[in-house]
Amino acid sequence: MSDTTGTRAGGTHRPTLAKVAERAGVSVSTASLAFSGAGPITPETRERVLTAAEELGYTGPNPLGRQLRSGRSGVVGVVVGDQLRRAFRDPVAVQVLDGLVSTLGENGLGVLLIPGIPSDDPARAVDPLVESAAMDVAVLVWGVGSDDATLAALQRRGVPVVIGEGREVEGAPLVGIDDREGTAEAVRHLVGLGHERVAEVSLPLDNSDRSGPLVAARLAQVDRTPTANRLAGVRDVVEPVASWETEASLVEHGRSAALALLGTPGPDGAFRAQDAATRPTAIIAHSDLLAAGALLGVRELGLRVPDDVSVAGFDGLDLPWLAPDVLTSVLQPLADKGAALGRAVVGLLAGEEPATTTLHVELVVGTTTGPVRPGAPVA
Amino acid sequence: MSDTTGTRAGGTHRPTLAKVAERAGVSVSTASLAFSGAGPITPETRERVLTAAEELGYTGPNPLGRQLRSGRSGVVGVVVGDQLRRAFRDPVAVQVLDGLVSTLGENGLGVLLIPGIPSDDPARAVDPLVESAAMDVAVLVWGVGSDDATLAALQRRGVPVVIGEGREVEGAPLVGIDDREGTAEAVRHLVGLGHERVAEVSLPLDNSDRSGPLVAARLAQVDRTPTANRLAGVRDVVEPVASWETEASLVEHGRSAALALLGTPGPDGAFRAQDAATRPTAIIAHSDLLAAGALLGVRELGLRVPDDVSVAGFDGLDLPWLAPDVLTSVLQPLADKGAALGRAVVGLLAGEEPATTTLHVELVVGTTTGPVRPGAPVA
DNA sequence: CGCGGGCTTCGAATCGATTCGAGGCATGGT
DNA sequence: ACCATGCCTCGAATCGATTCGAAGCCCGCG
Repeated sequence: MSDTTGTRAGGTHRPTLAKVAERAGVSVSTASLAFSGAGPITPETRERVLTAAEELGYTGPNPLGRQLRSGRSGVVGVVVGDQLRRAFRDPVAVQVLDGLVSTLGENGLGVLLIPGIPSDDPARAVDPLVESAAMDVAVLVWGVGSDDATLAALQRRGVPVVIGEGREVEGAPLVGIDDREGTAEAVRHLVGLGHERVAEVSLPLDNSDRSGPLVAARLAQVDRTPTANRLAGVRDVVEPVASWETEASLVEHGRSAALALLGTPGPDGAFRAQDAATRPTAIIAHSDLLAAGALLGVRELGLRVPDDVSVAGFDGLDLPWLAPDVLTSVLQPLADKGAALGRAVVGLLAGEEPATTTLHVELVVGTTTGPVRPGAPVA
Repeated sequence: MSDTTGTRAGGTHRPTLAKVAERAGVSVSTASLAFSGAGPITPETRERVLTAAEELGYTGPNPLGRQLRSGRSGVVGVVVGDQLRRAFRDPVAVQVLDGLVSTLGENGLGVLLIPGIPSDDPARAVDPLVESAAMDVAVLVWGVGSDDATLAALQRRGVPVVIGEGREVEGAPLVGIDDREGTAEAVRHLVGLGHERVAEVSLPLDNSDRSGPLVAARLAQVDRTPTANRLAGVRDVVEPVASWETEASLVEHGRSAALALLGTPGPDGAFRAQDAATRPTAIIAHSDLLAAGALLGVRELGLRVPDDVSVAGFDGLDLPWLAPDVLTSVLQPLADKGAALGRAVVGLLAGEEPATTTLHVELVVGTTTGPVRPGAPVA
């Protein structure tokens, strides 16, 4: 227990600035100046300090001391969904995070990963890191619901918060995209091609892990802003003939959705395509991963894209394994979104007033949408 | 600039433990005890402190002070490849990270994401975080090459290091898997099925982003341990008739590899299958993502799996979008690997001697490998 | 020769909490 | 009635660095 004085596992005593100063024959303050570069100092003095440091094996000021003094840790907590495994299976999240990390990095800030739900004790409402980790700001990006325990805990602690893709929070900058208008544009594209029976594959409405047909009553329970906006965007243009709620934005759920929306289960469990006269001719999915899954499902039903069914997504991901198809999708600037979040963090730390940023999206037409072909033969 | 005294952007002065103690009429040490729970304290005293804290809006001890005192930040730096976008496109990395975060979380440690290459200035050799962020240990997981600037910088700083899937480093615990034996087992499975012309799709040999036919001379230049072991594992059983080096473990590169290994480019740029008499009948890919891509490529050439070509991978990923195929693969315990890394970190902090952990893998046969069918007709 | 001005360097306070040994007070035993 | 024993609480040192105002020194100018 005599370990408190600086003995480390390796047995190395870590020298301090004071020791360096002593050896160099200068005061601690001067030694500090030699390292920080702030303030006037003679080249010789600096050299002397640096030499002493080298001799002692001192490799620079201990960040902990600096942090205490400055009152800042240089760390930004980023709250990711329940499990990383899940959150990061979605390239959308990864790309946003990438933009965020890189923008914060340019400002000398690091990203601390924080599970939205504690990894150790499922009974606790929030991860211990949320309660006690040092961070200058926290970023909540995915699925900030109406009553978010993590958000509440952070606010109680007084940690400034930045919200991405969620509801407005008092005093917190918000970064979002044109979900509604983008979705509407995609649907208008479908309608413009002559599609009248449009089916929808929806993002999760909340954290309930529910999936299945999405009925009107359920629509009132949406608790995620992007989902709400995309649902609204669809309905701005057309009332979908059918809608399917998924439990996560993943390929397999898009596939199941498509099978359910366009097929009927046979006695052997396999799905067969519904009657061409009544089945939907187009699918609008709230995300590209869902759309990709839907496309696989459509192919599995023996239907052709886009001759029998058109499929459109949202995100603008690069999905080379869908080749030779290229998804029609609403391109959102993912890295920019991360960068905008990063700028919001930096602004907050600089004392700027929190502002709302809305990024724009753009419809990119691929090969998966086309005009209705009523009589097209099925291969 | 009078901001140093505690004024925040919001204008909130943050109370300190001293203020709380003063208001509660106790000493600072007693107040500390009330929060930390260590040491004996009368319930009434604690209550009084807690009340005072509440009145002042004090939400618990400042982590920065605690960290300085304890000499520990509770932060573990995890060095991920150049860009997150790239590193995390591979589910393998994500799952390992998930296991790591969760094990560290159970021990009160947080994960700081560190780009392996600086995000701001390509000229610098390492990210500023590597040089100056507070961390108790650093974990290097992917692609620790022979001369790694990041590793060197961390060692210079005296930050203890844990290595995952890389070369042995003096004083650093190492966590790896049975790459060689696992790969060999997969190849034995293929050979056991009667395959004689086995082609290989290799992981990157180094950070060079090279791709193309892998010739003997190049083999000598391998600078990544897992790749080296998997290459060796293949050759323990059979000399591949052809080998293809990829630039990253991604689906699209697996596809290109398969097209190159099994096809020939036609005049229009499209690939056609090579002559059945001489083309490889099996593909061993160093990763499941590569294998999945290869499978797509094989399908694209109009060949059937496994009748015309068998495909085996490595990792044991769940790839539902390959349906109805299920990849034959070598299952490695990804979350366990993360957990093992986490335990290595905790052990290091506890002063234990660094040890090497090797996790075991298991061949899981799916639907993508089968016996050679010389005369099988091509659909 | 004396004094003012400009640089560098120094001292000491400060950031916020933890921790250890000492001291105080009350209780119980003899 | 006195002393020993415990249980709480308190003071003060400590972690490692930054920073600001003051002090020292040297030089040049009057």
